[in-house]
Amino acid sequence: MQSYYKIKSDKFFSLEKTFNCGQCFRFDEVEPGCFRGVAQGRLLRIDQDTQSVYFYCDKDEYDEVWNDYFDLSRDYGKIAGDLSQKDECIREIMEYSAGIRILKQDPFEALISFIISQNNHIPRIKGIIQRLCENFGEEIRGSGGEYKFPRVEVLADVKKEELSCLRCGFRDEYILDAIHKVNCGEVDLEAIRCMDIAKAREELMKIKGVGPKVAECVLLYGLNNLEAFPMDVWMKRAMSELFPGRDPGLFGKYAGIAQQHIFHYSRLNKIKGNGVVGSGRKVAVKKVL
DNA sequence: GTCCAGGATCGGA
DNA sequence: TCCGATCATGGA
Repeated sequence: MQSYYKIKSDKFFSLEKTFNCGQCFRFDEVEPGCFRGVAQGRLLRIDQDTQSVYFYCDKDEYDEVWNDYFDLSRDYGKIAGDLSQKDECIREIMEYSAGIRILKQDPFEALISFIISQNNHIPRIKGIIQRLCENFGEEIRGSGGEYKFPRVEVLADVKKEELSCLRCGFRDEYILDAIHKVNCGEVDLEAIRCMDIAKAREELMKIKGVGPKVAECVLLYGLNNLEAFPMDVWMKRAMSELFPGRDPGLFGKYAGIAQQHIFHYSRLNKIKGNGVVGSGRKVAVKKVL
């Protein structure tokens, strides 16, 4: 049995919510409370029970890699408290969805993943990314057939025909444009990390197939810009239903964290917008089992 | 068999 | 500037 490094479980770190809120595509629940996936070029198994979270790695790896990947040095309790001051509805949602953390994913991986995500289902997104990794990524030593997400340099000379194995449909040209512009430096992801958010959006949308939604996802999930606020159909419904007349500015510099909690809430509660569920923000946050 | 997906692009009003 | 058709694929 492989050894683990464990930390204390608390309400602001839920593996189930963190992995199943649509921000990442390479972790799967292999049995209840037990997850396995690839990130940061490594294979990780991670389990959680009421007492602890178990990272199946040594303490050095936890300190160097996973503490940062799961953003565990940030005080999500304090952020939830600050957001709760702004509005009663967001207070209830932060409580309901507590446990989500914004993962610090690789920016290039996030870029390609969310290009693939457009007009697509999550199970199929996962399949396409899996095929991308198996066909172009490096195998992780001793993993028994797990592959890293391919680096941009490796993909630089890939031709359109070679992407047919992904079966990603019309997105192949978008992927090729992203590879090209990142590889040649026309779009510099690390430089974008330091830009103000308006300029960062503009830079990302130079890539064909990257519109407002995908750009926002890359900023939030790949560049840890917590002000980014991906606005998809679910979030549009949720905003009109729960925060009528308001915009993401309501949530300030941690809008992205609020967004992820609202998204999780609205999907589990099937918020339809336009009063289909309840009749506006007077409706209390609905609980589901 | 039909619907639709964490959208973006394109062309025509 | 706005709006709808279209894009390729396959899970539900």
